[in-house]
Amino acid sequence: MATKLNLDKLDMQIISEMMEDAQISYADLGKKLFVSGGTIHVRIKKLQEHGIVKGTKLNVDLKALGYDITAFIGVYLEKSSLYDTVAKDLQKIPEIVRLNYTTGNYSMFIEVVCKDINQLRYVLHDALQKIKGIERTETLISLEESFNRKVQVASNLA
Amino acid sequence: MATKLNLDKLDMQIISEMMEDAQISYADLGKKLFVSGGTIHVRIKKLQEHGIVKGTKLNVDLKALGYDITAFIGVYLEKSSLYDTVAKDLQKIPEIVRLNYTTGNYSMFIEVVCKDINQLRYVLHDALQKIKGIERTETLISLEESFNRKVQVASNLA
DNA sequence: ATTGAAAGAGTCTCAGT
DNA sequence: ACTGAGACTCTTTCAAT
Repeated sequence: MATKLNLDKLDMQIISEMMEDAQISYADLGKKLFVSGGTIHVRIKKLQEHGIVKGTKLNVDLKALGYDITAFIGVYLEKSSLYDTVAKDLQKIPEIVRLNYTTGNYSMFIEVVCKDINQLRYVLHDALQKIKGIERTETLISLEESFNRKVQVASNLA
Repeated sequence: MATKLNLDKLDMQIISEMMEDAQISYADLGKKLFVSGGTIHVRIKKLQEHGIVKGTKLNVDLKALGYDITAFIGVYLEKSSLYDTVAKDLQKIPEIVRLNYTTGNYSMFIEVVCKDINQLRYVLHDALQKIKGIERTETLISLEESFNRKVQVASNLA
């Protein structure tokens, strides 16, 4: 997959543009970056072959779908050696969308997306309580997401 | 944008499939869901018109691009009324990809993506220190991302 | 609302530079 | 490595159901 690869300015510009909008046609993107559509095509193919570009995902308005609540939960483990088994159990809870193993205050840090407070309460009081090895948890409910943007990769010139 | 809309099982299935892979052709997706490509097209158009589907984004392997470090930073504000001005200042720091206003331990919670520890140190010791109104911060460095998946919307049948 | 077919647009390949 | 044109595939529209 990941042979080492030199990415030039054009590669980075393509990635940067398509991280925002992956539907733009090669011809249009070529115009924007002053090359032909064929060149865009070759570059994207190269990026895909090297595993840098892994595909495209639909950008969905979760609030419009009724998923109003995002919460972050810091997890304290009884022993840090329990990480792997607890991680497996957490993965079974569908409301948990992300799990990170972290340094600092918590042993692990999870993100939860729910339709309402009842569903969040269920996750916190039922689903998580059933998992062995969790000492306690600390919940941060997001009242507002001020921004959520892509990594700014465009500053790289090579 | 968001007239109230009834989404049926087919709509949810389309969303669910395309959240994973937005490149699938309407014909192929139609086969998978036992309808014609034309029907897929009509549904997606409806979802776009109602703002539920907002477009597609490139799925990029950030590690392959050299962005190895994800960190979460809990921010304590001197006064919670400072939220808006601090939020504006944080948005100017390109390494910060996400900002949430939260209940619980911290006033605000941010996610940072960096290429190396030096860049993270710069964000923590220089960029953040310059911002007025932040009392202190607490950093969680992600050692491993166990999973990061989409919201599981497919259980909805209507 | 869904379908199938025709028209239009985009992707992909390749020979030439 | 980039280009432009031809072949191919996908999207989009639309008349019929």
